[in-house]
Amino acid sequence: MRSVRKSTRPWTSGSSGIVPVWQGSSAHARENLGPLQRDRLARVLMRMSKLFLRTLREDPADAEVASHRLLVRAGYIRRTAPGIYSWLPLGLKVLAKVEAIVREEMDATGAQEVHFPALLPREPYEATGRWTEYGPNLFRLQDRKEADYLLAPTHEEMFTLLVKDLYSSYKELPLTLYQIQTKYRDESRPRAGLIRGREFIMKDAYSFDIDEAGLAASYDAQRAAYERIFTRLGLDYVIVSAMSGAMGGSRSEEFLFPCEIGEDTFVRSPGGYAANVEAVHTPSPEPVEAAVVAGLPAAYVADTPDTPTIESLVDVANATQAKPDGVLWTSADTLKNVVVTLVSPAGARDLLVIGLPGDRQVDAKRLEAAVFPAEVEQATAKDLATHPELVAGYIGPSVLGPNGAPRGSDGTDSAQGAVRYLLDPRVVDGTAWITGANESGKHVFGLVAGRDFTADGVIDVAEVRVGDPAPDGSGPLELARGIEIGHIFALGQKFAKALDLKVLDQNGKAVTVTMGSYGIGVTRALAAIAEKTCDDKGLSWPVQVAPAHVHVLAAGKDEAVLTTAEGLAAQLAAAGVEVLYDDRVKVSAGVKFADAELLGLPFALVVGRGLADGVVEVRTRASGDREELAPDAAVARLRELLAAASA
RNA sequence: CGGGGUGUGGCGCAGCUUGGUAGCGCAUUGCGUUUGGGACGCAAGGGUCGCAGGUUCAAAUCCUGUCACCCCGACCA
Repeated sequence: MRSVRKSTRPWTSGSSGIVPVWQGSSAHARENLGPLQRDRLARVLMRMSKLFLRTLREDPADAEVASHRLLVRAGYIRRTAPGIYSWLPLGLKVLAKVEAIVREEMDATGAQEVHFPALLPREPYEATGRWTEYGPNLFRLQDRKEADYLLAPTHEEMFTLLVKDLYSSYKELPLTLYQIQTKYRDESRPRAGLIRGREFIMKDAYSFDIDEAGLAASYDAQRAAYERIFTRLGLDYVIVSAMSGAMGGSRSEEFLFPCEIGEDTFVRSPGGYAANVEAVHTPSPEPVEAAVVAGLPAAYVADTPDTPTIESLVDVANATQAKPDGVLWTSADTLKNVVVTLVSPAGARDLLVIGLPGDRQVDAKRLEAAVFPAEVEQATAKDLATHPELVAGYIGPSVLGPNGAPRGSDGTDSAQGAVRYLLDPRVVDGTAWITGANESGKHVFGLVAGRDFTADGVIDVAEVRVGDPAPDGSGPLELARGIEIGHIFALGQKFAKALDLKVLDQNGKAVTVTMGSYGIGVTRALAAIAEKTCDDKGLSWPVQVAPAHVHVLAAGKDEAVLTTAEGLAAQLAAAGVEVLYDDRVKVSAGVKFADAELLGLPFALVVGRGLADGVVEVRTRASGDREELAPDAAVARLRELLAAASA
């Protein structure tokens, strides 16, 4: 959000992004410093006694996942409304550092930063159809004149229009623009704290090229930048093929952080193929040889009373029909025909029947992705009534797709024709099936695909299972879950066409610009880092995004302890190390230790009882390592550890 | 949208079955004692018990309605 950026920017130079919290008993020390030193110190020393922070001893009742629980407990964020969070000083520092890394890498690709409003008028989104296409997930509102506005869920339209406003020649391309902006989506069920919110911060970038080759280059540049960004953030990622879905376009990949609590399921093969489960391409088996097909027995209809389900059908088949090879029938021998209703964006309802092996379910997500922009609904009794040839529980191919006689040819029926019929890729020509005979209580046995029936095409929407063959032929697929932290799209011309973004080419001819769009969930990535690095004691930030580098603890009330801690904190700050100094006097050592572990700065410097023996302690949060050393050696040692951790 | 659950000081919860005018822990304030692993004593502040209606002499508690939130699923760049 703008206010976030504004509040940090004056103090942001390079990647530090530190807000001043220089107050308290040592303020007088400032007076002896020059302006440059003063500024530098102000950026790197925070006092716990003055910090706006309250840590919670108990987990908040509404938080389930670790990142959510700990970010709230450690006083980094507060819930404001469902899926909407406020940022407190420490959280804001982490956010600023994550943003700074994203910004640096975007700038390094030559992308230029701009900033749009989050509150936008309806018209541009009307032009691209997204005012309606986005559905209830779009936050809509009206001004006092009852004009429609929206809180932007993403900004393709605005970037496209801005470029249209100002550019008109191929000479000015390629161009990539980006922003770091608050986005709004009215999720029906926000969850997991920052991971799925209704307000979140996203970096969105858009490339503008004259042709496909240019787009490919821009896409690759962004893809490479994403790899650098997530590496710098310390996040593992898997790049998976994705469906472009609502965004349209050709090529699309997601960056997933593999994680149990992730909401995206993806597959991996031993050979390196990776895809979102929605985008998995199921390889078709080889067609059965003609000679083999020729030898197959003719199909025949048999009575199978009371077999509305695949399970009951298999039981009856085994009881009444011998399988040619003598083995028992299984659900995989059946061809299940599932009826769904597709609703087009214009509202037209059409039935679709999907034929797939009886041991497979239709995966709703894959189906949605495959038929986009149509919506999938369960077929209602009214829908089914438009096609009386469909007998629930006994639907078979002979009345479907190209096999079904077009209805209405005699003028008595206005229906268009046979119900569209699409087959799972596993149902290749020459395979034989038990399937519905379109008559209650009857199934047909040995119906051969290609010989006895055909379909309108193939649809790859069956559930994907662990162990399914990978499309790259390298072996069985494995399934895993992940958090989507980035998504890149080769959009093509969808938005440029809708909004008429054209430039003149070398020949003075107007050509439509080709676009890409590239998003990173900034707040979601922050949560993913927390999720990955935390433990049962609290957060544990990597140096590059930690709110500060070293947590200095004064663990004792002796004058010597306080003076030494104070002095070391100041020395560290002067050496450019960002310090959080726990100078609270009435707080016991145990509380300070627990808070330090909860807050999760990468290193702690403990000044306490060891001081009597001439030592202080340096702790590494992530590993739990502790070492004792002379106070004089502490600053150098910490700088060494920081350098090693930043490398 | 379907299923489950919860609304009681800032946070976490008990009390509700069996109605009698609100309690515990943490946090906060003051004083004192403590100080290397979430201390102790004494004192103090803070709550229209989600909201509305009803039953009753009396409602956090019973009844009706309603709203909100959380979790699982569905859905979702």
